[in-house]
Amino acid sequence: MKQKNSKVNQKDRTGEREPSNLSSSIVATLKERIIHWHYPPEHRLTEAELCETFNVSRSPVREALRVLASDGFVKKLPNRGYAVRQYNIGEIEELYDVRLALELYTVEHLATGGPLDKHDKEDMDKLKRTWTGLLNGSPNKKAEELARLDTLFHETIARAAGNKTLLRHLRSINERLMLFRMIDFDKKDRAESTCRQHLEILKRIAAKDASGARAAMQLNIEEGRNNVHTAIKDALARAYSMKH
Amino acid sequence: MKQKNSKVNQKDRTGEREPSNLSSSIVATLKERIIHWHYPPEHRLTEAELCETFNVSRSPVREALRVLASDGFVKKLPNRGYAVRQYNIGEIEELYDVRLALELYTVEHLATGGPLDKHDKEDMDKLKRTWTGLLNGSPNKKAEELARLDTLFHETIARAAGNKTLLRHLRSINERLMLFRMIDFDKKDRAESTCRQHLEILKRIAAKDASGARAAMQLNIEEGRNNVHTAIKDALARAYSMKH
DNA sequence: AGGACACACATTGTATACAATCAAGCGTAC
DNA sequence: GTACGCTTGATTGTATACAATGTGTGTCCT
Repeated sequence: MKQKNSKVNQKDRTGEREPSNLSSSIVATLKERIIHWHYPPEHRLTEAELCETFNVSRSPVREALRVLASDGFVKKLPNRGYAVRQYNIGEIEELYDVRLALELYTVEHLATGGPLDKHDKEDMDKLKRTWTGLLNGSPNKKAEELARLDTLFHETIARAAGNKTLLRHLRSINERLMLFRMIDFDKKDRAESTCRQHLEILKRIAAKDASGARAAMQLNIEEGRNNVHTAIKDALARAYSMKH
Repeated sequence: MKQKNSKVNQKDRTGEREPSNLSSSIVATLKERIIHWHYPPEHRLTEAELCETFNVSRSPVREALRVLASDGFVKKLPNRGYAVRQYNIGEIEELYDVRLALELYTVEHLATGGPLDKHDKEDMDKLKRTWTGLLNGSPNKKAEELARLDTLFHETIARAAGNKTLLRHLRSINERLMLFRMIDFDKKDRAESTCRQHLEILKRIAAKDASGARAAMQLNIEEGRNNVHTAIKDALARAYSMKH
C-alpha cells in the first residue's frame, strides 16, 4: 500500500514533477477509467462512493473531482454529485477544430521562423526516424501505441515552436482526444497514410514552406477527424438498429 | 454579511451559473487582486494566511488555490506555499500568440461558413453599433472600460463561430490578459485605431473575405501586442534606471 | 572555520465531524 | 384533482484536528 505509484517524481522536460499525494493519483486513475469508457456515459459519481472505492477520505476525493471538472472530464450537477461527461459528435468536432487552429499556427510559425535550437532539432530528427521506421518496418502496431506516438508527434512539434502556453492548451485537448485517436488508428491503412503525412509535414517545415506545411498538417488532422466522425456515426447507427 | 456577492446566480449565455460558495468568491477576489497587482510579483500566499484574511477555514482556501493554480494565476511551491505568478514578457507574447492562433482560425471560419443564426447575427450587429459609436461619439473612455469592451468584441466573435470549446480556451487567455489590455488602451489614439480595426474585421467577415478578415484580425491583435510589449519594456527600463 | 547532523518550524496532506442545501416524495387542504 | 408545504434523505460545503513532509537553522564535532 505504500509504494503504489512508481511513476512518482519523474521529471518531465517541461520541468513539472508529479506530486505524490492521493488526489493526484485519484485524478490519474479516474482519467484513465473515463478515457477507456470504464464508466457508462453520464454515470454519476459521488464523493462518498469514490471514498469507498479508493479507501480514502473525502478531502482528496473532492480535490480530484474539482480538477477533473475543470479539465472537462466530469461535470458538476449542483447538489446531485458529479457525472462523467459524455462526448457527443459536436464536441469532438470542436476539439479537432481547436487542434487545427493551434497546430496550423504552430507549423506556420515553425516554417517561418529561424533555425531551431539543439534540443528541438534532435527531437524533430528523432520524429523523422520514428515515422520512417513505422512506414517501412513494423506493419501492425497496436492502435493504442500508434495513438500515443501520434500524440507525441504533434506535441513535439508544438514544443519545438517554443510556446509553452500553446503546448499546454494543446495537451489538455489531446488528453481528451486520446480515446478517439485510438478509434482513428483502428482503421486499416490509417497507420501508413499517417506516416506519409507526418513525414510530409516535417519535410515542409524543414523546407521553410509555410503554406505547404499548413496544408500537410490540415490534411493529417482532418483525415483523423473524418475517421473518428464516421466511426462514431456507424457505432451510433448500429446501436440504433439493434434497438429496432 | 449575507448578501455579499450580488452577482451570484446570474445566468450566462453559456448556460453556466456561478455557484455561491466560499471558495468561488475567494477565487474571484484573489483573481481580481492579482490582476490589479494588489500583490507584488512572486508574493507568497499560504493557506493559513488566506484563512485569516478571509476569515474562513482551510477547506475553501485550499480549493480556491487549486483552481487559481490550474488557471495559472499562482504557482505551487512544494512545501513552501503558493506564489502569485509573475508574467514576464515572454509569457505575454505567448498568450498573444495563442490568441492569434485561435482568433485567426475563428474569423477565417466565420468568413468561410454559412450564414449566422439569429442570436449571433444580432450580437454582431450590436458590436458594429458599439464600435461605430465609440469611433464617433465618446472620445475618452477609461482604459478599463475599453479593455472590457475589447475583450467582449473578441469573445463575441468567437462565440458566433459556434465553437464553445474554443471560446473556453480564449476566455481563459483573456482573463489573464485583462491587465495588459488596460495598459494597451492607455496609449493615446489606441482607442480610435481599435475602432477602425474592429469595424474592418466585421466588414471583411460580412463580405466573406476570409483572408482579408484574417489580415484585419492579425493587425488588431499585433498592434495590441506591440503596445503592451513596448510599455512593459519602458517600465522595466525606468525601474532599472531608478535603481542606478 | 567548515561540515554534518538533528531538531524545530512552517506548510501542506488527510481524516472526520458537523452544517447547509436542495430534490423528491408524501400528505393535506382547498 | 391539484397545488402547496412539510419532512426526509442524499449530497455537498465548511471547520477543525492530526499526520506527514521538507526547509532552514543552530549546534556540535573536527
